[in-house]
Amino acid sequence: MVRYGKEHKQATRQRIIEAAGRRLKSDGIDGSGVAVLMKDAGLTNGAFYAHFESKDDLVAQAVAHELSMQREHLGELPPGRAGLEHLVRQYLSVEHRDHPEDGCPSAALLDEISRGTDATKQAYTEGVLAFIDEFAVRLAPDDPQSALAKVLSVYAGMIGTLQFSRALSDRRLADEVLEQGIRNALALFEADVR
Amino acid sequence: MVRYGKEHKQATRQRIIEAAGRRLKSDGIDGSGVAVLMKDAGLTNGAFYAHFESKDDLVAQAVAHELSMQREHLGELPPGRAGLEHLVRQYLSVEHRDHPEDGCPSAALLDEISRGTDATKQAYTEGVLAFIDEFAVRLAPDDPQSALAKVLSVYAGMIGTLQFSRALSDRRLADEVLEQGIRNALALFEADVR
DNA sequence: TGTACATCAGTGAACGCGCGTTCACTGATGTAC
DNA sequence: TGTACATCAGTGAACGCGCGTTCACTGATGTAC
Repeated sequence: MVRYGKEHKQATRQRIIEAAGRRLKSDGIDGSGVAVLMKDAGLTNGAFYAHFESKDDLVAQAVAHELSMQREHLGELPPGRAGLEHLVRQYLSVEHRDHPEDGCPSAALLDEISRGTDATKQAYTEGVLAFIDEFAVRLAPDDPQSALAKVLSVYAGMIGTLQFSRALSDRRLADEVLEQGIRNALALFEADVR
Repeated sequence: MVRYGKEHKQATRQRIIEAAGRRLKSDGIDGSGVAVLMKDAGLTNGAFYAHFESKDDLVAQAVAHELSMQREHLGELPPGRAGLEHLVRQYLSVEHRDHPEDGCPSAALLDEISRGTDATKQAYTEGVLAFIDEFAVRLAPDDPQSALAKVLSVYAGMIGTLQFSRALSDRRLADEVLEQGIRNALALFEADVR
């Protein structure tokens, strides 16, 4: 009686969410229409509402998924201080700046998220906290809780640095901002601020 | 023969730009329609194209104007280190977070600007550099040039911190991010990173 | 084994709406005489 | 001093277009017999 198996529709839904993640990061939330999002997933616009309640619904799902991907990336890092430095250098790299579609959803979408629906903001908050928690555990396995506030704020700073570098039309200056940003982030992690 | 005097149209244009600055910061670039922007200035949509080439044109002008306002604000600060701390505390305040329409255009619009037209990005780059230059002169009157890179990157970090605080749906956490952000920014200014 | 059928993921045209932009017109203005 | 006029900032209706969303339909599927 069930012809496709429940995993088929689930897989399609997942495909839409993943494709949407890239498109949203590259063109923005308002800049990405439902028809384009569906075409990216190899479908037509009509099928959209069999999978999601609304565009806002998809946006919230995509934000959540993007953040869980960010979190999984943490697992690939070497442990301890070396991993930290690697992450900072990767985050504030020219590569990351020039390819928002492959990168951090915070840097690509943060001010659109603040103006978004409550559901999107909540998905963002939960996702980013899970990411930050994981980060804190990796940075300070002995006392992750006390590292949390610092990790949160340094991450916020890195988001701004990447965005800022993306917005500058002077490339040399944009590169310099990234380099100084790396030094700042590492210095903040080293220092016992407060 | 000239009935209104050239200052009349100029004043109207300025009024549109100023009203647009607030609206754009509050609703975003894509979120602010021409009709609304004109209504904010007490006009109807039809008059728009007597003042600007396009919506993109106005956006670039408004971004430039917003940044020059930011720059003028610097003049009101007490000189030296006290002024610096005042600025940081004001920038990363709950007040600023909760009223984007009165605040910094970078924090409100940065990732829409990165996706914007070249004219907008260039207006942003020029405006922000003028602001940062002024800031560096005030911070290190003896050697502003060497302070520039640091000021740039710390400013970028503060932008991210404010945006991040705006996007979090957990208010206590959002407040904590601001507080830690103030400590980070001040520590970075104190320290001789590099 | 072959065929009729119920299911439902996906199609694609259509909906009303608001967007950025255009344009024929209005009406308040200061000037000319 | 009063009136006819040229100017032009601003009006508001209309344009085509793409948006998010809806819906009648299609057609591939595995099942029942």
